[in-house]
Amino acid sequence: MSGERYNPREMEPRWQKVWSDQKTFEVSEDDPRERYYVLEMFPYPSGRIHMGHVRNYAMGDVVARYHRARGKNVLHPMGWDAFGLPAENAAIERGLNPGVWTRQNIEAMKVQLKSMGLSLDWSREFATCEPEYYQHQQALFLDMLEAGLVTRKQSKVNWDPVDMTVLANEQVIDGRGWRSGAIVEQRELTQWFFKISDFAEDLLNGLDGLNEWPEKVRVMQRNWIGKSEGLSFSFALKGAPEGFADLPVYTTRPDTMRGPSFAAVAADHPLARALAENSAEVAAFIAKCHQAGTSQEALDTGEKLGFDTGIKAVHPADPSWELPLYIANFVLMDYGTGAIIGCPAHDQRDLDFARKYDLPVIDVFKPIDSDTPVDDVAFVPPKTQKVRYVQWFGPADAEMTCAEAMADTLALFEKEGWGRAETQYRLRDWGISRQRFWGAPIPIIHCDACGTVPVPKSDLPVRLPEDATFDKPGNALDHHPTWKNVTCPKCGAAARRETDTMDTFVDSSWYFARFTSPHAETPTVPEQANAWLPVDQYIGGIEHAILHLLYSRFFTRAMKATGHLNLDEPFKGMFTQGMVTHETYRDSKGAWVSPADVVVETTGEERSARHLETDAPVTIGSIEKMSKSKRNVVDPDEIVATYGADTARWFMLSDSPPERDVQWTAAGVEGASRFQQRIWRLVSESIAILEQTRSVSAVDDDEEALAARKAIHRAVAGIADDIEGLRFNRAVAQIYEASNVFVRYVGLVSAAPAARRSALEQGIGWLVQLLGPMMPHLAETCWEAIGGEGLVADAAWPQADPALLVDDSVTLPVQVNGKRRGEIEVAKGTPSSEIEQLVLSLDPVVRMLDGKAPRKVIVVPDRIVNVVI
RNA sequence: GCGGGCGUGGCGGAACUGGUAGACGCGCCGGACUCAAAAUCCGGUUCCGCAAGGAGUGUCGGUUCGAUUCCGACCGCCCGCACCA
Repeated sequence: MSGERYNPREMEPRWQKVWSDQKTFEVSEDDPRERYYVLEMFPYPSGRIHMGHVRNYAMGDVVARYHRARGKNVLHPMGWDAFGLPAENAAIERGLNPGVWTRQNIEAMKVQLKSMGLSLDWSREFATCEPEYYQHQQALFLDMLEAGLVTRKQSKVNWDPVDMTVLANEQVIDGRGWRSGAIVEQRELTQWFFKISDFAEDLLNGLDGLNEWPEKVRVMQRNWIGKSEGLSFSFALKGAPEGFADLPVYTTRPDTMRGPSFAAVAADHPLARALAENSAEVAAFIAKCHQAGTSQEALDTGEKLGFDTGIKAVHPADPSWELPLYIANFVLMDYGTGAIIGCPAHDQRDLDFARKYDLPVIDVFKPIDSDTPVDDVAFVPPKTQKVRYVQWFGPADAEMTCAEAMADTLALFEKEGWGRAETQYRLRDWGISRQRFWGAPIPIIHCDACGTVPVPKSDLPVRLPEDATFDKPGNALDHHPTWKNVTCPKCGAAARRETDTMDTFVDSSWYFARFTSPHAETPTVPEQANAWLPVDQYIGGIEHAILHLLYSRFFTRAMKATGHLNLDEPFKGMFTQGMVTHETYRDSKGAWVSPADVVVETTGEERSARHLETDAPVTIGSIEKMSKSKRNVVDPDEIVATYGADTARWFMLSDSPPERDVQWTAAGVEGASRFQQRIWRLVSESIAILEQTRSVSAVDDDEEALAARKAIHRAVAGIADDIEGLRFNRAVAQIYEASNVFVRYVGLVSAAPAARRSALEQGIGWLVQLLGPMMPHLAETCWEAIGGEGLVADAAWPQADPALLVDDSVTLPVQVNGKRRGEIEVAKGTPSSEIEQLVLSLDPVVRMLDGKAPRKVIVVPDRIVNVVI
């Protein structure tokens, strides 16, 4: 065996079969050990895995295998986020049924995932597009409806008039549908909503407890929820149309209420619409706002447009004070009440507007040490900075912070009944209706007599029809000849099914809970969900920082409210991994060239590239995220076929910190592959020596043996630490370090086997175990070769001896004036006075002292010595 | 504009609470083995300098016996949000 190269192509499938046959990674609920739940974001079944998946799942697998070795009962499941547009587009383009297309893709990707050797419990696999899954989602919808967490209301949507469907915001590019290219219209549609905004405060507060989440993600969620506190009041309007006697307004700056010079409403405001009915001029202005309002250019230049309605708004605190009321393009209907009070001196937008329309600018407060009035830049100091109030409701020239003045003014307004304190959130309710076929049907029936009637739970699932056709644009459910015709469950009259399906984000908002009882007759089995959840470590891409994670946090609360589980936060630990990048290449015509067709050569410090087949020179471009459009993708299948899964996994974990982008390079993979062979040689050589020296009776470690033993004990402790902190690149470095020690040490054992073979035996065994989470196939092969008991996947993590983690002597660097000039080796705990003596007789120190006495000698015990001259 | 993060060799990156800057890997250089190549092994590799020595973690300044680490200003890059009242 020694001398043979390790052959991953042969060994990897072999171990995958062993794990599968022995059900090594299948989880039992009866297992009394501590539970640990590792989850990577499940993939959309596009048909092929990419390097991003490899990186994501390699990380999750290290965590899962490590915690197994630590004696935990580890749940590590996998499934498919299987509803969504691409399946429907495939149906339209190629005439394939979305279900057929999706299931084919799942099968193909499963083969690929299995070739990675992940420690997954495949018995828990499910796909969200199967009725076995979505029937429970429909049940959850009905429970949430009953609990008052679902509403139906009108809302504005992006409507693609060619595809005849609603588009998500990110599917609208430059005002056009991403697929059809048609100009997107704003339409009012009646849609189903989850009342996520009911939980705004709770979702915000919950973030504080998520201390194992990236700060970045928490900040993004906080901003998204967008809490603000302010004053809500109404203007009495003079000269307004019927029904608009009062105009509700919200402001976060009550302290500026003595400084307004105008009021304004959004172009979409009901008042503006009412005015437009009788005025072509107003209607034209509103149209102009709509047209320009969405274009990027208008936002960038920020030109403020207003239309004076002639209506007067009466100041709530002073009936004699009347402000002109404008319709303004920069006022948003979606935020607050769609109406503002404009205080130019302390808001840049209001100031721009005021200058343009020649409105007064009243300074409410000024800097403490200046009397200069506001000119072209609004004065907006931090709320905690003291300023001098000159024009407000409190005493003149009061020096205080804006925060204080806001609180005082708010209290005054409440006392006088002019307005009241109000908290607002940017977070809107979650509209889940999609005019799409390939999603979970919303279990509702529309009856002319009874209105919207929930489908009785006993009638679930509401299945998607198998025989839908996709030859016309729009929703295939709506076009289906019979599917939507039903009788009303309440009155028995002819009725219609809801043909909208649920946003696919709903599917992924509770899958982590379903994994805890994937085959149950109910959405969850609460005891199991409560026992497994929250997910101890969740790993996925930063692109889901807001929507998916926020929706999942909401769903967890909603499922608690409806009795499906009992916890608030679904993910205890969250980790967002970086992307996989690659150099880009172009040929002389500027066309992108795939890395597979490029040979890169290095001569000295120059790197050049040419085409593999044509030999034509190729330009090396910038490093970009792997993408089809730039052709800089590397196919995991090819890598696994050439180098094996372990090499791909190892490379994805080494080099770059996991949260940062990693650059895929041919040289890097080669290096990883060489290391794999190096370990195999080390283990083979060690086995040969251990066999030869079997009969030698052991004595205590000599110096070499002790050093080797210390190295492996340190590695065991250090790597455990690094894996727990998700610092995989450092764990990798420590494995390199330990293996380097043993590559050298194995050559020394023959010289003194009695004193050295024991440390080799332990070291090699442990090294193989340390490798287990990262290169599991190689580790199993080595484990078998050294005669390890059972599978390394089942072996307990080695116990490092604390006594071997510390040295009894220590090398102290010696500095002179903070610069290192030499070092001394002393026993641990040597008294400072003794060290001082040693240091002062040290050559470089003597030389630099030049006969003079040092000013000071600083001895930090067991760390460093600094001589100050 | 607001918020978050980051600047360390030729490259990716280490350095725990201030204590030997450059671990580990890649690349490169030299050597061994070989008819030759691949593979492998050994040595070197922050910069300047033959050397002694000096400089050095984006720039400038501060605190300290001692700063990649702490503080202040500036420069550069990345990410997120954005007319949010």
